Parts: sequence; structure tokens; C-alpha cells
Amino acid sequence: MDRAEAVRKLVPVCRQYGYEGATLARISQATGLGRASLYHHFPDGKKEMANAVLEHIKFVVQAQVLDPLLKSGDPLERLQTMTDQLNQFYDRGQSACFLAIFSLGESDSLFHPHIQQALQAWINALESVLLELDLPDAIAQQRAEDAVMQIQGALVVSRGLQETSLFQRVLEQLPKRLAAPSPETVA
Amino acid sequence: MDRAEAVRKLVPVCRQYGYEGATLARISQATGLGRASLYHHFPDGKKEMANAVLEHIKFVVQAQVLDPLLKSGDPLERLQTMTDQLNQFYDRGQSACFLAIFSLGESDSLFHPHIQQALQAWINALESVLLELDLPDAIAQQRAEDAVMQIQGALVVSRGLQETSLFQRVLEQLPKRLAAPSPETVA
DNA sequence: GAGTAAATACCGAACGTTCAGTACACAATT
DNA sequence: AATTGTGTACTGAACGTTCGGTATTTACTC
Repeated sequence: MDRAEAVRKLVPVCRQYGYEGATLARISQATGLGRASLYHHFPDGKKEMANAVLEHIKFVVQAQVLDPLLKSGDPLERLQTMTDQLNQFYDRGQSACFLAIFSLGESDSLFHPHIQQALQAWINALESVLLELDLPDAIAQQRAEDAVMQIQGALVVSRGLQETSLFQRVLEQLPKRLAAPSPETVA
Repeated sequence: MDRAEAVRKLVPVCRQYGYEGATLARISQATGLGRASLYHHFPDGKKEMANAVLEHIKFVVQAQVLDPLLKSGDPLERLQTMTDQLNQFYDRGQSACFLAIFSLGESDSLFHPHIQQALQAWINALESVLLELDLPDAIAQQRAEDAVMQIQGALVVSRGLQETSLFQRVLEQLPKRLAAPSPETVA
């Protein structure tokens, strides 16, 4: 068991229980490692474990969600790819979002820089795709922000109502809404 | 100090720290009540305190957000009133949403019925207003859901980016977007 | 290639602290 | 005198962290 594998096993624990709720007892059980072994791999303790999880998540999202957005090819198809990946990443709307979990409650102060950077990276990637579609800068930025907000909100509400169809619908409509010609400039 | 005042003083504590993070030490400090006094007013302990806070919040939201929606008068103006009240309720986007806080992490299992009911009540109120505007049932429901999702997402992202202008923009655009004639039926 | 020593990975037990919750005596009000 | 409210001191459990110590792997010497 190396550190990377431990981090991988830690992801669902953090996701389900949040930082405070991810106790060492649960972490120990999930990884199969004793408490002392955890401190061997993560000398700074729980904070280091959570930071490692966030780094891992950022890496996965970059590879599976953002990089496809920045590839070449049809922009609309790339947006479609993103929503497919997101659907998988969020377990079709059943899993909570790390950005929301770690930005609420007490853990916010510990991880805020991570959250902020991840959100901004996501928005920037979306915006760059929309700019390829010849949308005006202001519109592209606004739509990119709206998209991220919509996804986050859909996760909160879908989980709250236990109705993943809401998340599904938002994802489904997202690419076309994002890529639509801008009526705002004409109006 | 009566129970109602204690509940009022507990609101910001729950909001900031979440259920797990709202320790009795913090609760005691925020209310100015010792442990014994707290257990005098809330015999069932922290759970009862949190439930009381949620009930209080639901009451406030009903009075200040939902009831105005269901009043008579111009529907668009009522939607405007709602966004104004929400802007105030969420401290212009700086405060987190109870529904999100209590639906993430461990507290989800304890308060899920509350969350679900509050979300549904909100959506239903919005939908009834949109039906007054002669929007088709399906469109009205979808837009009501979208509105709640947008607001929740705006809160998450605004707080994550520390950029309350996002929340402001969403609130600003919301009434007109909701009340717009439905192009979906024509298309 | 055998023998050895250092380094690495691991463990359960125990640490001090903080948690939610309780027992009880004392004061205030009725 | 009885009820209600409060402060203090306390409980056992759970928390993150550290401890002493044990396998297992790696590296080097002969």
C-alpha cells in the first residue's frame, strides 16, 4: 500500500462525510491502515490527508474534465464530453461536490485556496471554449460562471430532493445552452 | 433569555460552522447560556437545538420569502420581492445556505426530511407564481427548479470565489428570466 | 550468495484534549 | 415551600495525535 493508493481510498470517505466527519477511525477502516501507518505516510496528520485528497481530485478533474475541454475538435462535442465526464464523476448526481463540502463549515478556512483555484480553473476552461464559438468576452465569461453555478446548484438540490433527474436534465441541456448564439448582443 | 431568543442567537452559529462544527462550547458562548441552561431549554440536546433552528429558519423563510410570492399583485414584482428578500437573507451572498450545510456530511441523515420539505415548498411557491403568468405547467415547474438550483449554485460559487457579484447578478437576472414568455413551446 | 544492518511500513495501545451530556447545589421567582 | 433557571463540576466516549515496538524490504559487506 503506497501513499497514492491510500489517497484513492480516502476520496469517497471525504466526499461522504466531509472533513470533520472523516474521522481517523473511518479513514483507518477505509484504507486498511492503522493510525500510526497513516501518520507514516502523512506526517502532518489529517490536514495532510485532506490536502492530498484535494490535490488528487484536482488532478483527476484536470485530466478527465478540463483537458478534454481544451483539446481540439468541435467545441460542442467537447462540452458534451465534459457533461458526460461530470455525470460519471458525480455519480449521476448522487455524490456531493468536494468544492461544496470543503467550502462549508469549519473546513472552509483550511482549504479555501484550493477551492478558489479549482473553481477559477473550471470557469476559465469553459470560457476559453465559448470564446472559440465567437461569443463576446463578457457573454462567454458570464455563461461559464453560470454553468459552474448551475452544476453546483443542481447537485445540492438533486441530493436534497433525492431526485437525480434534476441533475440529469441540467447536464443534458448545458452544452446547447452554453453554445447557443448570443441573443444578448442583438437585444 | 427565553428559548426563542436562544434560537435566534444560534442561527449564525449553525450557519457558519454546520451541525458538527456547532459545538456546545460555541453555542454556549453565542447564547451566553451555560450548558445546564441550554439543556433546560432543549432537553434533547444539540439535535433539538438544531431542529429548533431549522424550524425557525423555515418560519422566517415562509414569512419573508414564500408568503410574499403567494400574495396578490403583479407576479413580476413579487418575484422581485423574493430576490430582494433572498439577498438580505443570504447576506448578499456571503452567508451559506442552511439547506446546503445540513444536507452535506454527516448531518444529512439527521435533517434530510427538513431539507427536502423546504426545497419542495420553495419550488412549489415559485411554480405557482409562474403558472399565474400563463406559462405551461412543464415549463413553470422546470423554471422553478432551475431558479432554486441557480440560487444554491450561486451561493456555493460566490462563496468559493469570494465574489459576491456573481450572486448579485444571478438574483438580478432571475425575475425576468423566470417571467419571460416561453420560447420552448414555440420552438 | 550468505549475513547483517539500516531503512521502510506497519501495528495496537495510550496520550491529552474536546466532545455531548449529566448531577447537583444554589439562587430567583411565585 | 415549591417550581424554575442557572453555574460549576463532572461523566464516559470519541477525537487527533504520539508512543514503543515489530515485521518486511532494501543495501551493503564479506
